[in-house]
Amino acid sequence: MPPAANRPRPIAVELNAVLVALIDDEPQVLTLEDGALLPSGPFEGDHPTLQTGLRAWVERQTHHPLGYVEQLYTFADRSRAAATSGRRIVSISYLGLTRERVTASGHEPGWQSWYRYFPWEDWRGGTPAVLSRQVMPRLRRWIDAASDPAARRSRRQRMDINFAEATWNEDLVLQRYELLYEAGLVPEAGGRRPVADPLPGMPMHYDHRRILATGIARLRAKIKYRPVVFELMPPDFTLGQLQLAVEALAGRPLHKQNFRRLIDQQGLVEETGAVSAETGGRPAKLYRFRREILLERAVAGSKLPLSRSS
Amino acid sequence: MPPAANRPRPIAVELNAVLVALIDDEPQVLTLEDGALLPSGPFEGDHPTLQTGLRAWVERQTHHPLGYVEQLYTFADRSRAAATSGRRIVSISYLGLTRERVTASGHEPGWQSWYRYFPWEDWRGGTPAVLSRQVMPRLRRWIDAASDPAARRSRRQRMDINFAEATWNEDLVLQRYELLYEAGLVPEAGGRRPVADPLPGMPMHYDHRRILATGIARLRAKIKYRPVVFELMPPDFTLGQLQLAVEALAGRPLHKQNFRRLIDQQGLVEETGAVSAETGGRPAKLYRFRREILLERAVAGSKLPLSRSS
DNA sequence: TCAAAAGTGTTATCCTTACACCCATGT
DNA sequence: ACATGGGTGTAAGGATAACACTTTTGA
Repeated sequence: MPPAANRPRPIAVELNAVLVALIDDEPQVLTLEDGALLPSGPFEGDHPTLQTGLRAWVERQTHHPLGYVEQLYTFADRSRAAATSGRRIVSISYLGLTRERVTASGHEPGWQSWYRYFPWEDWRGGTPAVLSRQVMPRLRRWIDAASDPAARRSRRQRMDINFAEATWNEDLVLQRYELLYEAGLVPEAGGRRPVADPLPGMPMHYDHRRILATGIARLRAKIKYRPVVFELMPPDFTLGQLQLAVEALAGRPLHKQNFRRLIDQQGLVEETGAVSAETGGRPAKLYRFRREILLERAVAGSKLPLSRSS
Repeated sequence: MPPAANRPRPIAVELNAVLVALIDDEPQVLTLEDGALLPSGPFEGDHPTLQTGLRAWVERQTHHPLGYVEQLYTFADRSRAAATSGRRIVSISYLGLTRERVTASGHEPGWQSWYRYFPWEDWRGGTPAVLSRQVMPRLRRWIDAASDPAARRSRRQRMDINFAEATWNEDLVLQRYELLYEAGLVPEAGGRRPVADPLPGMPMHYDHRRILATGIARLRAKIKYRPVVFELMPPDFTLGQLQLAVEALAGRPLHKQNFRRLIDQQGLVEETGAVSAETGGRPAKLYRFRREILLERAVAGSKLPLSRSS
């Protein structure tokens, strides 16, 4: 039917932003209310597109230029309505990347490492302790608590796919969070009454931690085939710094030699000519991103060379 | 700020669906108004989630069970508002897959091959004539029409990335449509006054052809790493039929032997034991999709083995 | 007997992973 | 001198793309 025929009824629309920056080689997100909320606000109907509305609004709130922007997902679950006095809300969430490489000692208030919310996602120092000590045992208990053998088998398989060490896939951030939610192991799963003894990992209000998980998952998948890491880097950088950045996002260590080879084989960067004599050891060549690559190829990203354990 | 503090203002929300079925080995989408519109309607606020709302509404409209469903994108461009008497509209679009393998001679009214809208996307019979005869020459003229050399170079590079025969990437459906739109070669680009001598390929009202392009692009990308083709197949099928289905979606021919190998190496299907004696030639074994695979592996799709030209 | 589609086996090539090693600087 | 990170070369393994060929049916 043509849209003019049955006119949609009014519903409130809000925007949410997962705003990411690399600060001190740590992936950080901009939060409010002591880390319990993502920045969010009403969609102003007077912008030509959603993107420009989002952009204007974020830049007004944060005073930072916003680099890459991408839509994440639109939620309209009834649970949100309940939490906000009954009015139905459609919330459109965005991922935004910004350059905010502050090396100052104290973090700016509002920026939080995303691993505070998902400690089991950080494999840069090997298997995270919280995973083997807490997550896995609790999941196993959840499996055993299933009513019938079929349900138990299904739960076990889902755990294996998403959490097995041997086949860990860093892109499954959202699926893992949703599984933990379903298993009742995160505080947000409780609704009114609190969850008894929840897992480590800071909760957020409403469904904001789910939105954050969506953003992280999307970004982790994206860096593999599009050169978005560079939106988070300073203009000049060493290959070592670039590797640290990718490792921070992907949450796992990379194989140094192969990482370097992949980067320059793909022609993603070019030498500036200068060198940086910073952290101990031999001075490193400085590179910059070759923006032309965006016009040269349809796909080009920082493939992730594996690295066994640490 | 907490959502409760600055309450969003009401805006109309509508749903759009790109509903895909394989009919006579042709990828078809459900349309209204003689193919000029995608099915769309208001978002009913009384469903627990957007997905269930969409599902209920599509099944009511089409009387077909809806298989796989996935959100595509949320648009809220002002251009839409103008087209619908000034009220701001947020439109949330979905991709839906349904099983509708009608081998009847005449097509059901409402189902249209998606290549009617994007004839340059069908490479199953080699390079499409419309591409070399019409699209490329017109794009070249558009390049030459650029004001300065820099703009010309930029246009040329975008054409090369998206349309070059040698490096044709079937996933770039949306980018290609947007480039043609920008170049003023499709009727929708005109606004009030009609575009002079537009390219072949049926236009749609509003931004529905863009939404369709988004859906096709998403589906083409998805079949490579998730086994969604099977949502479009009958319960039992031959490997030949499966290949035809994938070719129809991807819009290009595949290498037979390698396709077969990939499918069973991945354990996506199992023999039913029966054979089908249909189209001339040796009878083919029948297979069915192994649903268990969804629980066994995080990624599993029908990789696309290339095939040089025809 | 031949066309047409099903189905099997093998090879060349490229990309990923891994390992071994040298280089340049500060302490 | 040695610790630290930068930087290079090369070999093993696996996956993809391509080729050649056999099998089983209907006309």
